[in-house]
Amino acid sequence: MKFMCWNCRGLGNLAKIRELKQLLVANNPDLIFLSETKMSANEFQRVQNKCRWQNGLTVNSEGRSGGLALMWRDGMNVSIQNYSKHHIDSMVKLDNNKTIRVTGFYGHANPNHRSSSWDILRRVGESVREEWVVGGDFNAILNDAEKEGGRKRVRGQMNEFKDVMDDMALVDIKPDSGWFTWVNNRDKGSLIKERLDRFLTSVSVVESFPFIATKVVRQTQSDHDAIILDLWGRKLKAYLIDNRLSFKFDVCWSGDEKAKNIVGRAWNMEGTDYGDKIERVRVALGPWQDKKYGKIKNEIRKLETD
DNA sequence: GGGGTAATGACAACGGTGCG
DNA sequence: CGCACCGTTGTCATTACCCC
Repeated sequence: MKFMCWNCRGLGNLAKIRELKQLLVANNPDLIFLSETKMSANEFQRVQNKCRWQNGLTVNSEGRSGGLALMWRDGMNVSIQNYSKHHIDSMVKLDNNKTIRVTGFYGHANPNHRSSSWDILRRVGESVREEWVVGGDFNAILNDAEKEGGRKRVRGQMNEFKDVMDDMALVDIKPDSGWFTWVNNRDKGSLIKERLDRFLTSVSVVESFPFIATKVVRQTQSDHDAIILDLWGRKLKAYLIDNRLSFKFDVCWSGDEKAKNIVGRAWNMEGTDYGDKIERVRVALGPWQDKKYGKIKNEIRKLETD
């Protein structure tokens, strides 16, 4: 399952919608949480039509401030649990019939009101019994390493964030690529970068999904980058996992002159990428070994019955 | 209590956004 | 384009806190 979050800062102009569509096509998420849509549910319907993503729940903006949306692709089994101006909470049924809690979160931009959005997160957390993934724009950082340039963040606010994570037993999933997710786009002297968007999960998620991966996806139309979480991000491709499809070298082949030639030819073709070379050997050797040794089990059985 | 530092709140300036 | 609106930033004055 892939879960994407993006603080888009308005989806009223065409360039933004185009970027959203691109985001959906290029990253293929199952769910996407948008914050600061700056529009009503009615207006957002137009965005959904343009993207051809009709499933979802929208929270109206207040004037031109805020506005949330959680959308999911056709075929996903998603049920909304609860929502507010600062979060959308949902239950997602995975293919293996397992249910996980997926919450999109948008921390209050005004530091004076931020604790009220932490309260929302706490309230959701108290009702969570299953594995839990929270993603979005938290408008908060955990330490000084998550901010570059400008003034240092107040320690009290960072501690507040840490306390919520501790109380809810949430862990921060570090991205595999990218770090800062927000940039103020000013000149060099006053350029500020911060890591405001992230995914938090309950500890059990990390245990149940050892291949979990997140990354930052660069955007040009918003000062926030998008982030994406993939529960199976680091898992190898299916053909390398499925025993029926996997390719293993058998030592007895090395005594065969033909095999030696096949390997030599495939390996010495142009290109220096070892992944490619190994793949070429697999493709070349596969049919040969199947022809020569594929029926060996049948032959053994035949000889045994004779 | 004194002296220094850190945090807080109010404020204006600025730039981005949607809309007509 | 201008307008209304919103969020961000740094400044400044005030308050809270800590160590001695």
